[in-house]
Amino acid sequence: MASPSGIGPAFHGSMHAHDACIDGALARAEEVCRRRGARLTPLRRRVLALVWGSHRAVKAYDILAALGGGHGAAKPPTVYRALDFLMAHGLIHRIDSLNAFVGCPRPERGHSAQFLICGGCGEVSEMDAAAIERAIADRAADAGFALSRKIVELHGTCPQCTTSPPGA
Amino acid sequence: MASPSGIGPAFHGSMHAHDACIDGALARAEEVCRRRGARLTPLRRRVLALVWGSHRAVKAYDILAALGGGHGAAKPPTVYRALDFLMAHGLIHRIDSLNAFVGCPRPERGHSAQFLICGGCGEVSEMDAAAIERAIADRAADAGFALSRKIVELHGTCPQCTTSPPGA
DNA sequence: CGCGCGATGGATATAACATAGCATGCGGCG
DNA sequence: CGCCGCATGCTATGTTATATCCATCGCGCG
Repeated sequence: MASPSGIGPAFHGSMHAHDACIDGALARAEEVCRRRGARLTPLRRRVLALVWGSHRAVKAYDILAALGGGHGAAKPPTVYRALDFLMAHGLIHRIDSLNAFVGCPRPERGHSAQFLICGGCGEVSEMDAAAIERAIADRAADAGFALSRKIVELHGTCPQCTTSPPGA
Repeated sequence: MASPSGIGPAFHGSMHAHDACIDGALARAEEVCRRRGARLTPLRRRVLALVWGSHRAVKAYDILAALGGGHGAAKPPTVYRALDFLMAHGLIHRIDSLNAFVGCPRPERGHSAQFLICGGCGEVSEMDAAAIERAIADRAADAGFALSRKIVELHGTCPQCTTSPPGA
């Protein structure tokens, strides 16, 4: 499953050598962890690579299966712990509306993000739009509400799928 | 667990006669269903009332328990079907980041909303902020992305809990 | 009346998602 | 060595959601 090729790439960039995305993400993760004194162990590295296996959101149990959930292999807590670590260090994001996880393209920055989620190809694109952030901050301030976590998940159809739907 | 009273009200309004909220919500729901020819059956009405039992987001299995999940009573599909109906008619919203449901204060309007979710008292407040909507629409348009569902769930602390935390 | 039909919801089972609690192994350090 | 802290593994369980099938009810109609 999760065949590395074959799925129409889309949206964040079209045809691309996806290995470069994975390698780049791993390199950035190494760097982030090195600076913080956090340990990017082989397991965590492997889970991160699996999350980066596509530009879609990946489910915890798919990662589990990819690790070899069958006979002598990983159990749910293993995967969730690795995911928790990666989230704690900003290397991945959780997409609550999908119960799934996606790699963060800019883990260096402690940013809060908005996600565009294509219902056609499943691809997730991360934005950091100042205008959205500002509008949210303003309205929260109006309400006297102290923000901690801002979840913005926008479902719809990406440009590629609008022009050439995957199903046809 | 889910004691019907006793929790400090907050945020959307302070001390209030909550029965009036429930009654009002039920009346609005009757009206909405009447206009559409949808049937607000006793079960659906009961589930709606339970969702409106507080201004917090309510979990499906808490509703199940309140219906009498014990011996001769409701099963999960019963509750989820009722919740699906209520969502389809805009009478409640699902809060994805909580896996829970909250009553919609203005079911007449086919609005898309933003939610302020207090981590102190658990209360959820619904907004419909044009500035946020606009910023999101603009940025999606920039990306050539056709929006369908917009999820904005803002976690933090409400004014009441900021001034007098519930734990103390 | 007796029939078919669609809507509703009950029953059983299972799938999908997530965490608790405890055991093990390994490396650093006094 | 003895201890500690961290990462991982294991068993078990808790929580959330859906699939499938079937019983029932109200209703229109011949």
